[in-house]
Amino acid sequence: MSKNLEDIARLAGVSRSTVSRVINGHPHVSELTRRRVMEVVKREGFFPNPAARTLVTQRTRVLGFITPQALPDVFADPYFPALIQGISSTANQYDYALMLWLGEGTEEEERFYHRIRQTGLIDGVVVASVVDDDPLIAHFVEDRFPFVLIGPPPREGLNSIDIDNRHAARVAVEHLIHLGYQRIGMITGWLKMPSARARLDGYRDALRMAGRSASDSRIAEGNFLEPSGYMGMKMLLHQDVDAVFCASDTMAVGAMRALHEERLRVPDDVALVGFDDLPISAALSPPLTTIRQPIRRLGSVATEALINLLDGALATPYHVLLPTELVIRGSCGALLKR
Amino acid sequence: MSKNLEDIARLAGVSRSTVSRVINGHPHVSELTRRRVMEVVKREGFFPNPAARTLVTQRTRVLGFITPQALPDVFADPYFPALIQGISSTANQYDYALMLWLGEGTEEEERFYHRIRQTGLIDGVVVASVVDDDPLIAHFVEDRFPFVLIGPPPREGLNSIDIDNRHAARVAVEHLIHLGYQRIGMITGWLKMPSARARLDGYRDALRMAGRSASDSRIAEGNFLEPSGYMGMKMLLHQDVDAVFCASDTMAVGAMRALHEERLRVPDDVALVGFDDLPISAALSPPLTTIRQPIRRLGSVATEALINLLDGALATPYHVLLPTELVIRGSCGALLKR
DNA sequence: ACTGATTTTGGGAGCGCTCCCAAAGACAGG
DNA sequence: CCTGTCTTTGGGAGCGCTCCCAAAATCAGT
Repeated sequence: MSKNLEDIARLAGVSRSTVSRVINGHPHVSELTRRRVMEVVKREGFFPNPAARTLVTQRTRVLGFITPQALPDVFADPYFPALIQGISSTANQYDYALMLWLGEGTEEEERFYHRIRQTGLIDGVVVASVVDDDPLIAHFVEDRFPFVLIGPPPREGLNSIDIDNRHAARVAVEHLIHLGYQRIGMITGWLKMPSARARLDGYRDALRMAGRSASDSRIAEGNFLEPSGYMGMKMLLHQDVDAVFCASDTMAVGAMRALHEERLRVPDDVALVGFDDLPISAALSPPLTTIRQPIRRLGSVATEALINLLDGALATPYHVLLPTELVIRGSCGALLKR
Repeated sequence: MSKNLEDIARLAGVSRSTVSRVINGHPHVSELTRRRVMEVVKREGFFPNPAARTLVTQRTRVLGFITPQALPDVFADPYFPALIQGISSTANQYDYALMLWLGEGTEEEERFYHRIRQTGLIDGVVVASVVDDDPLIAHFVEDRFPFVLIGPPPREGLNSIDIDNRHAARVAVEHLIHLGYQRIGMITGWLKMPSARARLDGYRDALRMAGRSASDSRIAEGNFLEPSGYMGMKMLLHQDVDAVFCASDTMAVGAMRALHEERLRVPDDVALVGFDDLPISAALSPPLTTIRQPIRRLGSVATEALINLLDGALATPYHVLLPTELVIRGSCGALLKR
């Protein structure tokens, strides 16, 4: 069907090897033949067969993106499209293709792992949303399979790209403290995930540094999703909070729903700060004060790091913390108090 | 590094060919040798090299998912994670891997197309969010490259999975008519996309069938995204509408924001109906009345169809319309009037 | 025991590429 | 003109698999 190297060689009046050299940009090809070959290649629309290439080079030029915990609800978060876009566009930019693996529980992980480790499907992988002791990570480490994490690394010595969750959370809570709120609660993320714990730590840091006792009674454990924000807020209302820090914007939406239902006003009765700065957050009423994290960039930087890793050009372990930003809108009350 | 067929053959005391037959489930292998070989395969954790396989079979067992118009904002819609999940889980189920290509404008399309058509990267592709005269589609058709569309097919004879956009939109608008609204407006999607036009047609159908003139002055052209919902609503307020049908929930969120800003109440001053039934829609205040479409299933069914197509087991052209459902919540006023 | 049909097994060829090595050509310098 | 060096080119081997064909083994039926 499609032409192969030999065909192109014949058409250009040279040998297979020469065509290969031209295509791969190797030296030691005279300018004349190079041009002649390139012309035929272009005219015939020739592309080297990736499978044949892979068979000999042991490289696929395909990257993977894995989310072990892409449970239906978790993955519905607009966080992921942004992340995927960052990864995809960077991969394309470097002429890599992108393969996707959405895990839906541990049983599936083992299958992923097997399909991935068999040399020849992908060269390396970007991993997001890992939980503690994810067996996938252990496997990759053991097999020395190249990977980069997005999020806090669950152990030492791994390559990771992240934001400083703890610091960002502290900034968010300090903002509430400075505004004068006295009984600040928190709705946490899914505490099996390191990022959720880091945000909780940041909340405690802020209270401690302000000389307040961080009573655990004002902490509601959530799971990053809307319903858990709703439930968490319902719970916290019994604790008489006057402000709540939510570990995700999605939960803040749920919290807002609970407050509306109780006919409580935001921020007058309860102030709210979220985390993520999703597109909808600015459109809520009131607009949500939140921590903006550069989701697309997280994906981009991770992908770039992975590609460098594959090229042996990454000093490992590699760690990057991308900056976050407190975005002040209506839900924290700062705009009213001015 | 990793073992190959020959190694396994040696360990099992048989020939390469026999191992190949066992692995591929071919007949004419005695039960005894089959068991012996399987044992060695399992013990050694052997997987056949996909590149080598592809080289001879011309099949990759990889599927592609393409969104030519994955512009940063468009793709941020929670619609896509759901779609991708449906595709991904079905692909996994049939033991296919999934490759992702997010287009960001036509310039990139050509590159995609070239990377894809070179035999050996993927076997077929699921395409979503095409615009009219998408050159990608033309290329695929010309090359007889297997693909299945999600959404309305831009021309005859293509395989597609979709919902009945026109009918669903009519149902939504008829609902508003029955509730007694007199000046029903619409905020449309991006009219370059066939689905957006179909929804507009449905809106007109409903008005016409109710004997009303569908004045175009009550139609605001949007692009499916939040800001265009906001803008659209601002515009429609000058037309004195008492109800608005939005072609996406995301735009309904924008519309709601505009109404809040004008201190108008939903549904008392202006009733609202959306389209999609995103997770957040139930959490808005008031909760959004909307058309629910089975997004995950759309992805699943398309993937299944594609796999059948690859197996030559699909009667083409193949068309499926999945059912939609009017979900009545607070924003249309139906719950108040009871 | 011998023949022929049938089941089971082994080995060669080849998929399309890269890489290595050797051959050929170009070019100085004596 | 010949030799040695350097650049450019060609062809063989081999990556790991599947598929085809032929050889070997098994099994009936005389």
